[in-house]
Order: sequence, then structure tokens, then C-alpha cells
Amino acid sequence: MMCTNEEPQAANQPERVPVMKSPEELTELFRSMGRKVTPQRQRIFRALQGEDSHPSAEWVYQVASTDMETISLKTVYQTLHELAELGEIQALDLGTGTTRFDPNVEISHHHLVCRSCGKVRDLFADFSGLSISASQAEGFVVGKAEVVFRGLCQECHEKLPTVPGLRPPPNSSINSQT
Amino acid sequence: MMCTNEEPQAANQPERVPVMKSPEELTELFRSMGRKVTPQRQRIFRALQGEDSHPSAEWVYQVASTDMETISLKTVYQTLHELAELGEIQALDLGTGTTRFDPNVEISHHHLVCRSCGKVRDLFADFSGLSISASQAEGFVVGKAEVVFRGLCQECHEKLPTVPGLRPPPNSSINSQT
DNA sequence: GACATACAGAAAATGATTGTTATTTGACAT
DNA sequence: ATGTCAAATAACAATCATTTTCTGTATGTC
Ligand SMILES: [Mn+2]
Ligand SMILES: [Mn+2]
Ligand SMILES: [Zn+2]
Ligand SMILES: [Zn+2]
Repeated sequence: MMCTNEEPQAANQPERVPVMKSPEELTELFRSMGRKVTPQRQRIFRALQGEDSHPSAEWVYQVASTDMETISLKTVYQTLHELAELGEIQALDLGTGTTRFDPNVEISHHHLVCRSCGKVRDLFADFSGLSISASQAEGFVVGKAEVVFRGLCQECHEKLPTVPGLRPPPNSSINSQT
Repeated sequence: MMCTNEEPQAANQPERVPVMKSPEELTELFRSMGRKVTPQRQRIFRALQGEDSHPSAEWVYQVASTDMETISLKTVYQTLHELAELGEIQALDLGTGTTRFDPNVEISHHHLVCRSCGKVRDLFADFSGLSISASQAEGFVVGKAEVVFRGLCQECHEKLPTVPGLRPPPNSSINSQT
């Protein structure tokens, strides 16, 4: 694997292509899979629509709670996991302390993670060329490679400009806006 | 960034180069930083020597406990965090459920993570060429790129050969052997 | 030896997530 | 409309890794 400092393939196309199924489509899918479609599930489906902030379960819960006071965090977790099982979203552990859920499951993409506020941004770059040699693998059967770029989002970079070596503040409550 | 399917630069050199400071060096360092060097700290220093299994705090505790019955898990956590603060080890969240500590902090390296047993292996490959364009970064100030290859270690691959889509078993107690 | 730290140990708090279970509710048939 | 029944829900307890707080004791450092 040889890497030179040029642009990744297919880097420029701002192809926010196949986001996620609509609440209607998800409803249909759930029913076809023998699952029931409840108001809370529909609310969760809606909350995920067009969301590219890689929300946590807690974030989804907060959003849904605003107009559905009774929904429980447990139900949110459960439904998110079901969506993940069905392949409609993916659960990501990006080292931010909480599992983040990504509606974008179709196209191969990677992530920029702010080490200060935990914000996650998509990076549509093709690193599919990444691989390791058999000698390096030494029996390890490799699936996919995940690339995480760690750094500071614009806001955090402006706030904490010249203070190096500081510990990132304990992830304050909900951190999943873009 | 252009990636072709050749070997990564500097992939073959089995350069397990700069591992971690010796217990003596760490002792000196701790003293120079105004910290005290206690037997339990020295025991922890020793436990980390030459360790490339990315142990968890619990693992270090178990090891140290064998010949120091009184050491407490709390002290292990504390000392590991101190070592991390001093930059002598790094704390990794690789999605295995527990924080893993890596004595290897010097050379840029990446990781193979077994999605079945949580085993972590070093991958000494130079992916430093990985970068993103300013247009992609959009204000995000990128630090380093981490590449995680997920797959199955040899043992797990032999055990669970044809069963796809199974959930990894809940991390059983200590999982940090290589 | 004096002094400042570090230690153990207990206990409890934490935060994310999951298990339990009695009750409710969708989906579908009567 | 009503009934049926498995699936879903809400409330609550529990788990797990980790941190925090406290307190009396032990031990490096000078
Ligand atoms: Mn994403
Ligand atoms: Mn490593
Ligand atoms: Zn930020
Ligand atoms: Zn394994």
C-alpha cells in the first residue's frame, strides 16, 4: 500500500447521496419484518431524518421528548439497535464516550472527531485502498479499515487557541451537533 | 491522497523500536516531576514492560496482584492515568468496552482489533500520508489519523469459522492477551 | 526525623447501557 | 367494534468500568 499526499479518490463530489429511508419506508420495512410500528418508533424515525450529526441515544431521546413527553430512553436504545440490526443505521464507537448512530450506512465514509466537544463530521474519502500485507496480518483476518481523524472542530479551535496540553473537558451532557 | 494497493511504507521492518521507558527511567521521571515512587508504582511500571497486548487496567491489576497482594485497583487506575498524563503510555478506546493502555507511544502505529475477543495487535505501517483536503476539512483542524482494522484474530477465526453476523460475546473479564 | 504524598479500603457516585416485568398496544381476524 | 396475541412500552433495578471522596496509615524524600 503506497500513499502519496494527493487527494483521496472521489473526494470532491459532495455526494451526500443515499441518506436514510423515510419514516414511511421504515414503517413499511418494520412491518414487513414482522415488527410493529408504534408512535415512539415513528418519532424516532423522524428524529433521524436528514440527521448527519451522528447523534447519541441520549440526543435522540431529548429531541423526541420535546413533543412526546412519555417516550423512554430505553425505547430509544432498543429502536436504534433494531435499526442497526436491520442495517438502516450503524452504531459507531469513535472514542467519544457514547455510542453514536449514523444514518449513513450506504457509502463508505470515515470521520473527523473533535477531541474537545466530541462533534463528529463525515469524511467522504475513499480509503478502500488501505490494506495490510499477509506478513503484517499474521493470521489476523482483516475486515474493514476505519479511519478516524482526530482534531478540533472550528468552534473549539477558535475557543481554545493557544492552550496546548489541556485535557478535554468531560463530555458535557449532549454533544452531537454539527 | 492517492492510495494504491501496494505495501505501506516501512511495513516490513519489524521495528519494535522504542517501547517504553524502563522502570528505572520512569522512576527518575516521576521524581523529576515531583511525584513519588512507591513500590506499587514500580510494580506497575514492571507490569507494563515489554507489554504489547494493550492491557486493560484490570489486567495490570491482576498481574501486579500476583506478587503484591495489597495493591489496589484504584492505585492501578491512578498510576496508569498518571503515566498517560506524562505521555509515557496512551489510553486507547478501540471499541472493546474497556480502556486499553498502550506502552507504545513513540512511533506512529495503528491497530488490528478482533471483533470477537477484543484482542488488540499493533500494526506498524506508515499511513502518515493519509490526509484530507482543506475543502473536506472545512474548518476542522486535523491532528492525527488513526486507522483501525477490524477483523478476527487467528484463534477466533479458527473457532468461529462459518458463523457470520454473530454478536461478539460480552467482553469476558480480562481480554488483553496477544 | 519531619513533612508531604501516596496508599488502601470502603463506599458511594457516576454515566452509559441493559435486564426485568407488568401493562399497553399494533396488526390482523372476527 | 371486538377479540386475540405477540410484540413493544415504561418504570425501575441492575450492571460495568471508572471516578470520587474520605480517612487513617504508611512511606518516599530531603
Ligand atoms: Mn458518518
Ligand atoms: Mn499499540
Ligand atoms: Zn469541537
Ligand atoms: Zn479474537
